[in-house]
Amino acid sequence: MLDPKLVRESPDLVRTAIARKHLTVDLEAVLAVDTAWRAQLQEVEQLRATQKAANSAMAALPKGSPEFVAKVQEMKAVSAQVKERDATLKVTEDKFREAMLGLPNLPHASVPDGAGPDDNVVHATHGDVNAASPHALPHWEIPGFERLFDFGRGAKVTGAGFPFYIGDGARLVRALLSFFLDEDAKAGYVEVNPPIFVNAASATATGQLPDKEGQMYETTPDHLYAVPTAEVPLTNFFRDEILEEAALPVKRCAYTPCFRREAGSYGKDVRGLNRLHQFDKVELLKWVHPATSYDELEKLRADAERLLQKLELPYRVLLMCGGDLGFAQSKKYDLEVWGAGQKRWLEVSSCSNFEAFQSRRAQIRFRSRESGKPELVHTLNGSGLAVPRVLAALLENNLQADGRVRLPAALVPHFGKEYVSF
RNA sequence: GGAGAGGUGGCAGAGUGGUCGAAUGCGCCUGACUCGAAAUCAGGUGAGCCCGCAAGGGUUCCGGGGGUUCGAAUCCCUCCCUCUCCGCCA
Repeated sequence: MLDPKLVRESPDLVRTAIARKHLTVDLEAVLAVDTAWRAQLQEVEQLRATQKAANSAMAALPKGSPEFVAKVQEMKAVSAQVKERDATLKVTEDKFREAMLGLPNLPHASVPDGAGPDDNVVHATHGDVNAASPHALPHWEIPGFERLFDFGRGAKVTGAGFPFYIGDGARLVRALLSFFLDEDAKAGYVEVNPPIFVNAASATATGQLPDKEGQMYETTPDHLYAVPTAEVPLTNFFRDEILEEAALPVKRCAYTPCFRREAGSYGKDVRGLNRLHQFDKVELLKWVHPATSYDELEKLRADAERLLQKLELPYRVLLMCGGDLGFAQSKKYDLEVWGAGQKRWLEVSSCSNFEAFQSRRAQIRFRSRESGKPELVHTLNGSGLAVPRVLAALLENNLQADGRVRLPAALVPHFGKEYVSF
């Protein structure tokens, strides 16, 4: 959510931001609701002031006295009026909130212009894509793939997109998670093991609700939501709290399975491990002082990149353009790993600065040393990393002539051996 | 899952229909005292929103929501959570 004062006082800024994100929002309607809301609020508050004054006066009067009785009669009318106007106000307030929630976050000045994915800027490329294994295959075509990653039985037991990981497949998942968490801990992120179901209030604070409920799995009869990412429980950890400035930046990481219903499917994008309804991911989260959030974004990106470097995987960093930025982000980098078999870039991390967009909605603040007053923190998050696509890239890029997969040195201690056999 | 108790400011803890954003204590901040500190004394010390250039004014918030009433922290309904005991259980 944006600062209502900013919208009110600098609507042109917001208009420009909406245009840069290539979204269409009726800002005039938002401003009109705002004006109406404030007028109604003032009216109700004035009536309440009348009530309170009468209250104090009545407290000093003898209960049964004629003055008292007269006052009661008089205030009955005011009371009825308050009730009526307050009901109207609440309706307007809901509209106002809804309108505010419909406004996207402002892109940062350093975000390039562009309409969509084709306009993203390649910020950096690491590793040699052309030096890929001559034996590379799309991972789902590797002989014996289904023995380690059983999609058929997963579909029988649960549904498409819920594979079983078996033997070295399961062991690889565990090794990657262990590697990620250990590395993230070294970078100063405190490991958290959060709940993987969240309530509606939490899903609302991070923006999954009210618009995207179709993308989450919901439980009955308790109406909890299976987390689409650890970002949701992690960000909500400090919801409605005021942190000490000295505690910032707070850095945490969490592994959770992630559950996504993903309404549409996109042909070859969904083959093999590329796109699943359930997958494993380690998420990095930071709560930072507003003055430092863009430095912190660069550090966050570096922390995620280091993981790919240690895994010796070729990857590139995309700086997302305005049109591909996403609703809530001010600035975002995507990390894409090279799948030598598919000959495609696979997104494995998305590192974003949300500025105060999430923290305003979630009311996460810190007490400013300077002013002594609470201020909103900036929140950042990024994957560190998503397992299945990293796994896919490892399998494809490191496939040997003998059909085995050789693992990078960094992973060997976690996996316990150097080769994966199918 | 069953029975009981309870949710009040940073913490502890009063308040059971009116002048209560809320006593008191602790904590914290400022000042006095001191070479400095402790102790002591005095004062201050919640968050949000609206109006206002500001000074300031108004209003909301006592777990959430709804109701009764001229008026609710206080009465009623409902949901959530915590604690104690019992049951079940990885």
